[in-house]
Amino acid sequence: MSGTHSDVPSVLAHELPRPVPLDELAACPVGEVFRRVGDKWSMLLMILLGHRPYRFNELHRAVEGISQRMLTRTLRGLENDGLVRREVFPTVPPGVEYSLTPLGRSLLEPLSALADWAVRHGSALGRAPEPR
Amino acid sequence: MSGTHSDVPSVLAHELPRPVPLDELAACPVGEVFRRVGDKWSMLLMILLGHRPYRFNELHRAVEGISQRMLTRTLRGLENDGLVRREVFPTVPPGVEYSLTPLGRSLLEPLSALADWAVRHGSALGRAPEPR
DNA sequence: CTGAATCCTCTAAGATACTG
DNA sequence: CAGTATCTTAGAGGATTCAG
Repeated sequence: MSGTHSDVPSVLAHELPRPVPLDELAACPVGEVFRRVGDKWSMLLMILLGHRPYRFNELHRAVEGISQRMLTRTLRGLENDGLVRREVFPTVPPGVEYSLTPLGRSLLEPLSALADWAVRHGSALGRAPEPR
Repeated sequence: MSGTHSDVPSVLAHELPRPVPLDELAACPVGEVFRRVGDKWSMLLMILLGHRPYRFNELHRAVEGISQRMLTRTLRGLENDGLVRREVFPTVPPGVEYSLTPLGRSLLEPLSALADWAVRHGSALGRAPEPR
């Protein structure tokens, strides 16, 4: 990474005058983020957890539509990414509380910019892509 | 950014105190945007097209790793979403030029916020999720 | 209550090969 | 050059069942 810090924000401002050897683009950090939280449920859970900590079944009921399997897998993924923290309370019955890490909370901010855009221009995206 | 302090700005700041009937969450605009451009190639192409118009094979070479099929499908999707414009020049041989619509360009901005975050905190996401 | 383990389905995506 | 048409595979995601 060359430290060419133009005042225009971030990677998108780089000049890409020629065919890019993928070294630049595949390493595109936006892509990485999308790969992590771009799945069906991740950011949904993150938005929920952005408000307050939730317990497992609490999340299960809140999202209602997610399977237990995917809830577990998604939470594990977010935990491995350092976005979500998992805290176990050895009570009876056992309780597990999920919350956002500072990193996760920080991700919520740029995500809100995206949400903001979606609210304003989202209607233009309304039509689904034609099947087949 | 209407960044007040402890609260998350914009849409994400909605109160979600109770089990959400999915009417709220499924309609989550962030989710919709992710569904559209959250796939493997969309934002990659959008970033490229953010710099200049490209022709089909030009894109094919630039991304190098994408199949013709996916390039076509992704471009069609972006076109249907109103993010990319397709212009045909009836020359010999035929030339087709792809470029970003104003809507597409506007999406690039919040995307840059995300890229910005990724550049700063992306390293924390470095470790891949465990392979099963 | 919080998961893990199985099984199954459906779609995204790659590889070719063929056309206007 | 700019696609379309098939075929095939890998993985995401759901339903269900079992366990600590």
